[in-house]
Amino acid sequence: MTRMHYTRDNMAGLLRSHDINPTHQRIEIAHALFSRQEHLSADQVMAIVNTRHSETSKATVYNTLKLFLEKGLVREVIVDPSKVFFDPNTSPHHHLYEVDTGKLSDIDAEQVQISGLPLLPAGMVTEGIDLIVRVRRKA
Amino acid sequence: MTRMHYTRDNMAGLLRSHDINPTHQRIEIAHALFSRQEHLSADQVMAIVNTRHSETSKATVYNTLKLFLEKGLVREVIVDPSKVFFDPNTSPHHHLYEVDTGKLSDIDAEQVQISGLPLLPAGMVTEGIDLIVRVRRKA
DNA sequence: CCGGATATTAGACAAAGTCCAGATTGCCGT
DNA sequence: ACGGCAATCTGGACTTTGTCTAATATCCGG
Repeated sequence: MTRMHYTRDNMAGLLRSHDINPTHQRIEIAHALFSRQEHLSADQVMAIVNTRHSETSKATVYNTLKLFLEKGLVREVIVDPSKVFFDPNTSPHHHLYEVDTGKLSDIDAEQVQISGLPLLPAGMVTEGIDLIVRVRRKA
Repeated sequence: MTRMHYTRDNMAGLLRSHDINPTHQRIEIAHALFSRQEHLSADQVMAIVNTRHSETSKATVYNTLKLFLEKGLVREVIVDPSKVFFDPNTSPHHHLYEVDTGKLSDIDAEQVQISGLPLLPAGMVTEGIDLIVRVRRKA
């Protein structure tokens, strides 16, 4: 698979393919996430999208990120109690979290095996399995 | 192992054994957590401790929970972006989280095997591995 | 009983996120 | 082009979780 280049033009198609009406603001927000391929908080997205001059309101950023989440375009990563991160990588993977710095990186799920999980309570389905390795700089 | 009965009197010893000066408020907060053996948020602890009449301030509840955390008396569980849960069970275990209801339960770590985790970056130590199974009622 | 260290408190504050009512935009049929 | 409708965006007020601070209370050794 060739390295995808995430231009603003590509974003419109990506959004459409996820059943999202590609508006100007949505394209900018998607571009912020996908061109960086990083975990960003809502605040960070806000900052990126409004670097030049204020273009997108806080409400829109939050609404849009929630919409992306529902449509399966991004994933939510909950590692820091103070803010949620949004992850443009939706393929199965885990996370490594450096608690001092707040740095968050991916662990490919292919090489990790998890076994022995108990059966789910009746009528329940798994929505996702999050594995977070919390690390710290050695004393 | 016989079932431990968590009375307020026992709490003083438990606190002391974790190098925590057992004050009235700390005993009440520890009792709230350990007598229930449940995952509680700071808010819930506040509510429990102040049922009869206001006895413990918000600041003290937060300070005390943080102290318990540092001293290894409780664990922090981050599953819900809106609030942190405190877990009186510090033995290694994982969590099952029902996203609709917010119900959180334990998965014994003994029966679960995780293998294939990558090596840590140099100079890093693992602080903990959190495995969260997110489940939802079937549609 | 005094003095210092340790704890607790009320309330102001901060940050993340939600909500709402009004303004904008884009699009459809005519 | 035009009126109208639905979808979207907006600023700003609001809520909630959690932090901070300066003043007060408690505890303990001498």
